[in-house]
Amino acid sequence: MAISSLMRKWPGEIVFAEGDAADSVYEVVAGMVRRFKLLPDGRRQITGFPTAGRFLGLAPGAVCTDAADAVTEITLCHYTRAAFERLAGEVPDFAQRVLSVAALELQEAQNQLLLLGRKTAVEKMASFLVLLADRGADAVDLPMTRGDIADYLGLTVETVSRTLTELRRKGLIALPSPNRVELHDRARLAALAWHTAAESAA
Amino acid sequence: MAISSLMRKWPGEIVFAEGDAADSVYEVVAGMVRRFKLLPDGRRQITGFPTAGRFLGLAPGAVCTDAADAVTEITLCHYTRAAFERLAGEVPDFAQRVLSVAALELQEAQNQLLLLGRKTAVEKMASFLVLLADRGADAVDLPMTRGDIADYLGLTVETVSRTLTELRRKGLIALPSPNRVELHDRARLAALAWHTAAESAA
DNA sequence: CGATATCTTGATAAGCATCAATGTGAGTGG
DNA sequence: CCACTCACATTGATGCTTATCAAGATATCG
Repeated sequence: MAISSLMRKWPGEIVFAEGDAADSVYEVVAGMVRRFKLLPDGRRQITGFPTAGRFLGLAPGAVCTDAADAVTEITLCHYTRAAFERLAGEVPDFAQRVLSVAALELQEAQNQLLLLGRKTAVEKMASFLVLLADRGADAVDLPMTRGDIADYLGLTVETVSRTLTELRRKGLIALPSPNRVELHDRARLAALAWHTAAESAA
Repeated sequence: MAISSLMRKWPGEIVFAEGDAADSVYEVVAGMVRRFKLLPDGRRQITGFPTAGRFLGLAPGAVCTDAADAVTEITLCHYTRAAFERLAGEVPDFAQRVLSVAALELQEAQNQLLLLGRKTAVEKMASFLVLLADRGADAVDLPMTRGDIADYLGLTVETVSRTLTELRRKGLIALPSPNRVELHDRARLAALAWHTAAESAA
């Protein structure tokens, strides 16, 4: 039997849901995934948009404590939990890579805690754009909806929209289409993401 | 040369600061640590209160991206990064334990993201108390200050204080001293932590 | 027992959510 | 090919939750 198998999923398709048996581990091969947690009344917090190289389903318990679905078309490498743990136990290099990805995710999670707990709407938005741009060039794709961005940054759709408009009016970005952002002033954007002062004139 | 060495620190003593060389890994042996990140203007987000069994300094880069100091008197087991990585590479059981602690911390971080991004002040406070109580009995110690709690929950000192008062007036808790909380109605507290509806009458 | 940090309580204000309407683009069927 | 539809995005008006500012109460420690 093969150790792992590839699978493909379409936008919106579910990978796993909260409460599912945690008997699988996935590695993202291509595309963007949306991971989230829900409250009983429907409030949602998106915990990340993992892309190639990230693992899903490392959770230590017997059930998944969050959910994952596809933002774009995605390709996943699927392991049974048993196979994954055997691999990690027998191949130190693999174990090391998993640990190093996990440590990286922990660090990113801490950055996100700072963002959610202590940053303003503008700072959140600027941080998000700078983060996405690190993954690429001066023009960034937003494959997710405004609602997704809101649920990632702890805001509402309306505030996300207003904040993007504000950044556009200040000349920091352009929005050729709702799903594409051009960063026109990376430095000021980065400053907004970490500072609070400066900026005021339009 | 020994693989690791024990060290002790007093309340307020720093373990490492943001920007320090990331050449050490610590395991908490006893006491409570405070981990946090800062913004340039002084805003602080506490990312956790690790206790016995947790690791500090797993960050993948060359420098620490957060800071840690002692809440209570603490005992730490110190490894050089090199020794730690050798250990993880050569002893699968150790590597597995590290990975499993890391996965647990990731899961806790996701819960905290949900808390910071989507919960109200009362829900945050109730979640915090229920979380602490899981580590112990029906009476819980709060070795940290109100300011620490505020910076952990993304609130202000005043809101933390008011929210505790509100929970006390509703009969859910008692505060025999500022650093001690008795949970009088675990069920309603847990309900508050996850739901939003219910509750209204005092 | 007095000094000082911490905590609590009160009054006001700001930032963001909510409610409501309009605008825009992609896909569909006539 | 074009009108229709529906999801998504933007903009505006208002209100609520929580921050901020300010004062007083309590606890801790030398």
